[in-house]
Amino acid sequence: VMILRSRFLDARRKRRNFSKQATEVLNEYFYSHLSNPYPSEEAKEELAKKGGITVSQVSNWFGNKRIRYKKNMGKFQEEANIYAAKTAVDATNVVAQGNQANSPSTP
Amino acid sequence: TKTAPSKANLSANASLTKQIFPWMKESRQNSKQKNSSPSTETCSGEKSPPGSSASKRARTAYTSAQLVELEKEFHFNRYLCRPRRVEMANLLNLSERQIKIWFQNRRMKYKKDQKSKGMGSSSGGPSP
DNA sequence: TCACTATGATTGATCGGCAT
DNA sequence: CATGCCGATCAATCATAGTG
Repeated sequence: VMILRSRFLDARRKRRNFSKQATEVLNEYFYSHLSNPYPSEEAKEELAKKGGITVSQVSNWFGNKRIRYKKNMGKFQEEANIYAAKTAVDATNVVAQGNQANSPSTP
Repeated sequence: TKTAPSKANLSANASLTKQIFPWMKESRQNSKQKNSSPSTETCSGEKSPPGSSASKRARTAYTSAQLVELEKEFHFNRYLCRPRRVEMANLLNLSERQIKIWFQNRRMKYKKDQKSKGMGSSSGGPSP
């Protein structure tokens, strides 16, 4: 136990919270894609650019957000409603969109 | 707070609780899992990807001693050959599977580090 | 000043896909 | 058909920043 505390010199020490701008951009994407909050590599790059953070940070943010959201959805209700109103994309059926105009059943 | 299990019962959507999309569900270890059964297994004993029964995937914290050895070996070789892996496993009291996974994760980390170092102009960012 | 919570990062381990 | 590697994630945990 004490033998493992060699982590006192880890890199995760000095951490800075993200700017309001970054958090805004990330939450906007998250809640507007709540049905599938898994941004593609390209989307991550764009979010990183808009928020002024790195792609890795975007990945970390989504990873943490997803887990923490599902761990305690109730805690994010308020936040969800705030951002849900801002955007509308939310394609609960992005996949269904394709067949809707064509063959309903999946060949 | 209060270690309330609260497995989240959608309890209808009183206000506007969107929905419970599949990604929000108990994820992982759900779809399928391969299991060893045959005899001659390549890896040492450890061959039962969790999921159903025993040996839950606990985040075994490696000791600094183990990490030092692994790190040392990594600098020598970024990839391990079978024989060497077996040695490391016995030496560190870890399964071959764990050694294999550690190297895999280490390579990913290495790649990530190289990337961040590749950019950053002279006076890099995090310099107080 | 202190307990507790929010949050970014790290990392052991899993999943699906692909190559050998 | 089995095994290893990659890329993306998960999930638990660490350490610090915020808040009351």
